[in-house]
Parts: sequence; C-alpha cells; structure tokens
Amino acid sequence: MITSPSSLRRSERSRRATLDAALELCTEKGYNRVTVEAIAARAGVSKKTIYRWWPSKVGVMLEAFTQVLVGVTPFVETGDIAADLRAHINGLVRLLSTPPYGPAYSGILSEMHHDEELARAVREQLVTPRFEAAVERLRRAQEQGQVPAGADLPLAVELLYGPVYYRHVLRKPSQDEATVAALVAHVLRSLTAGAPPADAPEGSPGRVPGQGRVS
Amino acid sequence: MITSPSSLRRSERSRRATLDAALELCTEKGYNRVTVEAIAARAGVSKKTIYRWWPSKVGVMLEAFTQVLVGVTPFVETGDIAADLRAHINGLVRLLSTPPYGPAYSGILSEMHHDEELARAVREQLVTPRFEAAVERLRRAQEQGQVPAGADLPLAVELLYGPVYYRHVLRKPSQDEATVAALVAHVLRSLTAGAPPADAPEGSPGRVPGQGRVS
Amino acid sequence: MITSPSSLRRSERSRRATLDAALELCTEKGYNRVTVEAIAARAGVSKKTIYRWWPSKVGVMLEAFTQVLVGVTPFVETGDIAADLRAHINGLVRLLSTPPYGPAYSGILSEMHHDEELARAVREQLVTPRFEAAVERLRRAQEQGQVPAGADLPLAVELLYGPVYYRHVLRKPSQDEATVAALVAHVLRSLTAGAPPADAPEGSPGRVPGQGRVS
Amino acid sequence: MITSPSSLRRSERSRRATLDAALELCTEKGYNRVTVEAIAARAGVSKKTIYRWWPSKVGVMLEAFTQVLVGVTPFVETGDIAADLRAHINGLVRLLSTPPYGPAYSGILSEMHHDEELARAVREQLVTPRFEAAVERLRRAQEQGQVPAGADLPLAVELLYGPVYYRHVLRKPSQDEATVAALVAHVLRSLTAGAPPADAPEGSPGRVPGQGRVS
DNA sequence: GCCTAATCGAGACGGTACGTCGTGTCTTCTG
DNA sequence: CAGAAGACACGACGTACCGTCTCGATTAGGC
Repeated sequence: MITSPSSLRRSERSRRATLDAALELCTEKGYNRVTVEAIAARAGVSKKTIYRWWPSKVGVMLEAFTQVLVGVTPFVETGDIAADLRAHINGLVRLLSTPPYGPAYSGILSEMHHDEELARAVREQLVTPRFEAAVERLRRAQEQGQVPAGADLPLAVELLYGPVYYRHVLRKPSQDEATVAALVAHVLRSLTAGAPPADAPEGSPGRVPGQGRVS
Repeated sequence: MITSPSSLRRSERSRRATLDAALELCTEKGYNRVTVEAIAARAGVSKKTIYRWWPSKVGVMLEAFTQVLVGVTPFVETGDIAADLRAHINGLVRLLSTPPYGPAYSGILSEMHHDEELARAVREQLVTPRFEAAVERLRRAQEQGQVPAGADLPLAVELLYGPVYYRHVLRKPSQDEATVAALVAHVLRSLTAGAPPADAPEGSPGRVPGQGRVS
Repeated sequence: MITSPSSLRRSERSRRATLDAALELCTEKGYNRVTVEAIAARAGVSKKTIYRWWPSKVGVMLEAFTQVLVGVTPFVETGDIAADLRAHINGLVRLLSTPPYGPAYSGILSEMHHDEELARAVREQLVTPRFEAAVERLRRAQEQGQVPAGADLPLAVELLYGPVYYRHVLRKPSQDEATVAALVAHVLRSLTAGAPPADAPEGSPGRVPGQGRVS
Repeated sequence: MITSPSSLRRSERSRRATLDAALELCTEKGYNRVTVEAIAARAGVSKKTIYRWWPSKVGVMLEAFTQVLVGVTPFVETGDIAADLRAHINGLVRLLSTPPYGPAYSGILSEMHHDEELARAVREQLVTPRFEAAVERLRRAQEQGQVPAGADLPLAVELLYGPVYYRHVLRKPSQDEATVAALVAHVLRSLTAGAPPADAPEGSPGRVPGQGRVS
C-alpha cells in the first residue's frame, strides 16, 4: 500500500517487523505518541528502510490496518438484510474499539484531515469500495423485495455509517449491539416510508429527496 | 475555554490577538502547519503567554472556533421544522467548508482522536449542548404535531448530524443544499414511519434492540 | 552599593529581606542557580522593587558580600608583619570557602569577566582599597625595619594575593594555614633578597624591566 | 575534549565549523553574549549536533581554546631560565588579551566557578599539565645551577602564574612585557633568598620548606 | 557456487518546533 | 500612593522527531 520502489529483493522480515511494531506501539502508547524512530527501534529496522517503503508513519499504519479491516467486516449474505447489516456494522463498531485497530484507525482518520493524499488513498482503497459494496448489498435486498423499489440506497448507507462515526468521534462511548440494532431497524423502516409517491422531484442527481412535506 | 488561571489582570489585547492570529494562520497554511511559535510571532505575543492561558495549539483553536459556531448555526423556529432543520444543517455544512473555520474544526476533530481531555471539553462545550438543543427543537415540533409522538428523537438527531460528518471526513466534498434537503426530508419521513406501534418508548437507553425485523 | 535612586522612602525591611534571601539561596543552590525571581519570592518582595534598587542579581550579591568582607579580613597591626599578613590572608582564604560568602564571591568574580561595569565597581570598592591598605601595611613594616627599604611593595602584595586566587580558581582545594604561612614567609624573604642594589625604585610603573638576569 | 560518544562517523566538517563559529562569535559579541543557538546558526550545524558532542557552550569553547593555548605558551629551553620564563609568561599574558582567546578563556574561568565538572576537566587538561611542565622546567634549571637546590619550585610557579591571573581578573589592565620581566626577576631572586636560614619555619606539608639549604 | 549490486542495520546530520525558564519592564489592585 | 503580585514580550534553553544522508555488512539473484 502506497509503497514506492517495486522490488523483489525487499526483505519480508523487515516489512512484517515494521507493521507489527507499529501496531504494538499503537496499543501501548496511542497513535500519536508513536514515532517513526520508535517503530524503527522496536522493529530492529533502520529509519531509512521505513522511509524507503512508506511515505510516513500513517502509511505504515494504513497498511497494517487495511490488512485486518476487510476481514472483520464482511458483507455476508444470509438472506436477511437486517441481520446482515447488523453483523456488518457490529464488526465495524467492534473494530473501532479494539486495540490496536481502533487507535490505528483513529490516527488514520485524524491525519486524513490534513493530508489530502492520504485522504484520497483511504477513500479509494477503503471507503469507496466498502461504500459501494454496501449499496450493492442493499440493491440485492431490493431485488429480493426486502427493500422497496424507489429507495435512495446511497443515502441509506450514509445513514448507517454516519451515526457510527459521529458517535465514535464526537459523542464517544457505548455503541453496543442494541444501539446498532436500533439504528439498522430505523434505517430499514425509513426506506419503506421514504419510497416516494412516484412524482419525485428536485433533489441531488439520483437522490430522491422528496420536497420535505411532512404530513 | 480550557484556560487555566482565572485572572482579572489578563490582557484582553493579547487574548484577541492570539485568537485572531490562530485563525489567520489556519486559513493561510492549514491547521497542522500552524505552530504555537507562529501564532505567537504573528500575534506579537510571547509563547509563555499562550501557554499560560491555553494548554496547547488546539486549545486556542477551540476557543476561536467556539465563538463563531453558535452564531452561524442557530436553532431558528419558524414553525416549519423541515425548513428550520435545513437552515441549521446548511449553516453547519457551510461552516465546515469556510476558512478558517473549516480547517480549524478539522484540526479540532483530528486532535480529539488522541487527546481525551480535549475530546471531553469539546463534547461538553460544543457537541452535547447542541445535540440536546436539536432534540429539544424536535420535541417542540412533536408538540406541534409536525413529528409523530413515539419517534426516537435522539436517534433522529444522530441521523442528521452523522451523515454530515461522515461525508465531511470520509467521503469528502460536495455537500450542497440539495443533499442537505434530501437528508432532512428522509429523516423526517423516517420518523413518521418509525413511530412504533404505540407501546414503544423513545429514549436512547433501551431503544428497541434486537427485534429489528423489517416488515 | 551600585544602587541608583536615592530615596529616603526606601523600605529598609525590603532591603534587608532581599540581601538575606540572596545569601540564603546562594548557600542552598549555589550562586548561579539563584535567580532574581527566587530572591523576590523568598524575600516577599516584588521583582520591581529589586530592579529599582539594584541593577541585577550580582548587584545584590555584591552589596550583601561587601558588608562582611571588610569585617573578616582586617589589617591588624600587632607589630609582627608576618603574623599580621598570615592573619589577613587566612581570613581571606577562610572567607572563600565559607558559604554563603565563598559562593557569592565566586559569583561576583565570575560575572566580572563579562560585566565591565561591575568589574569597575568591584575594583573601586573592594579590590583597590584593600590592595592599597595592604601596601600601606607593608610600608609601615618597612618604616619599622621589618621589610628592607628598596622593596617593591605593590609587587609583594600581588605575590600574596595572586597565588591565593590562582589556587582558589584554577588549582582548587586545600589552602590551609600551613600553605598560607609558607606563602607569606616566602614573599617576605623575597623582599629582603629582592631589595635591589640601591638605585631601584619601587612603584609599579617603571618597575625594573628587562634586565631580569638572576645572579 | 569533554566530548562524549566516540564515533568514527563523526563529521569533521561540523566539528571544525562549530569551533570556528564559537571563536568568531566570541570575538564579535563577547563570551556570554554567545549562545548555542547562534553558534549552530553561524556554523550551519544543528543544535542537536552540538549537544551530541559537547555538554554545553563552555565545552565547545574549551576545546577551541585548548587547541591554541599549548601552541602560544611553549616551554622553550634556551638555557637561560629567566628568558625562557619571560617568553612563557608573555605568551600567556598576550593570549589573555587577544581576541578571541582572551574572551574565551575568561568565559571558561568564569564558568569554572559554578561548574565543578568543567573545573575538573580544565584542571586536568590544562592547568595541571602546564603547572607540572613549569615545575619541570625549573627543575632542569636547578640541575644546571641556575636555581638553588633547596628552592620550593611549586610555590615558585604559583608565584609566577598567580599574579598574572590576579591582575587579569581583579586589577585588570596593563600587563606588559616590563611588568612580566619584573615579576620573573623577583621570583627568581626570591628562590635564591628563599633557601631558608636553617631554623626555617612552618611550610606546607610536603613542600620542601625550611631545610632547603642553598649554597 | 561465486559476483555484484541493491538492501539492510545503524545512526549522524541539518532542521523545525516543542514546552520551559529567566530576564527586565509594565500594569493592576491592595493595604 | 508605595509596593506585592504577577502578566507581559523577549529570547535562549535543552529535547524530540523529522526526513535525508552516509557508512560498512549482509544477502540475494544472475552469471
């Protein structure tokens, strides 16, 4: 990930030691008390070697993190869309609160605010594929009749992920399975309600906004 | 905000110059190219003075930011809950993309990931009051019959704010008035749909977990 | 000493407290770990008050030190020049190794290297008067026939004081009464030997230069 | 000198630039207006590099100074002890009044008052070896019959160096070749005279006091 | 199975910023 | 209304990491 010189001669031992040291230190000290120097020392690797293969600390973390993210939040398809979404979101929630992945991800999120190149990489490699996978999963549910036809699926996905991050970053604690279940249930019900009359109007291209009439 | 020694002898001139310099530099260089030294130099203030009154760079930014946030995203009450929410969220979205406040807020969000003390301060001073004000606004709408009785109002607020932050941080650009309108409309509709049979509660603790089967 | 504004309204209490605090701190921490701030705090006096009456830390020390120096190294006159010189030099040596005066004097000597104004003040107030008093004491001994007529008295005084300072600063420890006695004895003997043929002057300018062939 | 990590990888370029910059600044501003920061800036060297190899500013100065001291005050041996001592002391006197070495040495002397570690280093590296070399030079003169047998040579050396430092620090200006010649002449004569009568007195333990019969 | 070139560990280097300390001045409030 | 209390601008401190850069010493492939 984000590595630069392609080489067959690269030492796999150094690579693994670096990634492992990065995660260990992240657990022990928290993301931003980790330094490249400390990673190098812990891994028994020279700083030069780290900078040869990764652009910065966050690059190392991103590679270390990516390797686990996909594994823990799969898009299983049991046929029950609600159960599948709960499983998926619960995986994400659990990951966010499990060292060293939570701290590592926090660090990545944190740096995305300043580092546009990183942000693009994260979006392209992590966010967008998973976002689209989620939309796709909903689309299959739609085909199976579990979600009404006109529903705004991308918005639905944002309504699922958004609160999870919002709580994680801004409201903090206590995202348990119950709150996840409530969220999933609400969003799924909203799709039924939100399938608009038929005449759908002006919203963002592709989105079915409905002109906000309430009753 | 987060300042320590309370003093009547504090120089208001230094305080203002510091906050102003911080925001200026944030616009010019972006949050994390701003240093305490640069703020001090720009403000014509000594580093010692900054460290006397704020614990760190982000403390300065938080105070500077707080002063404008409340002003730009008021909870007006025109009687039309949808319009009011759109106005409110649009204010927030605009703020997030307006220098220097967007960069400053990004910086604050970024640091909240590592700095638990800061995170607590932000939650207590910014997030929670505004979250509760939003719930309260919805409650008044409920009393006026614009929102059904059994709706889970705190969840509704998370559904409004969550996607805004999710897009801002993870999916990035292009939150315009149309997407905001779509979001607000969807969430409000979902409340109607989500209003549970009759016996259901609405508070966050104990939100109907588990049985989130859809139809 | 070196104080500036003449004032009848000066608080004697503040003056004493400052001098005492300075010497105390000098004993406790050593001269150059003493700060004006610490003196002010210890004395219960404001920094402003200190700076009003003394130009700097060393000014305070100099005043505090001067008050004791004269008392401890008097030019007694028992009639025995050797005994008197031994008493005098022993007083000086003892002072140099007695806290807080030793550290205070070391501090003063130390600062004289950089601070020409201080150096002048010290020379005028301390060194020169005492140097001349020493020459004068020798002159009286000369009149009493204890020192030969042609002797270079100023040089003799330098030969007495010089090694004391040289040892104190550069060769360090162990100046006891025995070494002082040896020094005094040697210098006094040298005056006998050194009294030149007859025509020789004794003042410092014009001291027999050049022809320093020995025998 | 006083450097710590021994390394083959040390940059000679940085070392030289640092020492040169230190001496230059000493000339321009005087010892204690020189800062480590300024040395680093002038030398194009990082502060870290300076602190890696020297414990402090005075450590740098000491190394810079040591390199020249030995060269300028050699113990030549022309066979004429008086001429040789004059040459030696004149070299020292000249050094003390020649920028940048005079200011540098003053700074070192000044700091020796507070910094026992430095004081030890200076004594071991500079003072003691040169003191002993001076004693040795006198001893050779003794063997050649230019100095009487029983003379207290270490005391003689103190009588030579002591007044030079005493004048330099406490009485200040005007040490020219004439005063040096007078001093040397006097001390050498005193050795002859100082071979004591027989009943000789109380000298310091260890020093050949008393029984140094001359002829 | 050598040879040679890239990669490796180690860590010194020029920098930038940190957060702290002390200076000497200036201001505010209090006894 | 003098003085304690202490905030202030300034500037240096010594430290921590940054990212770059030699250095030999492995350590692979390609010959």
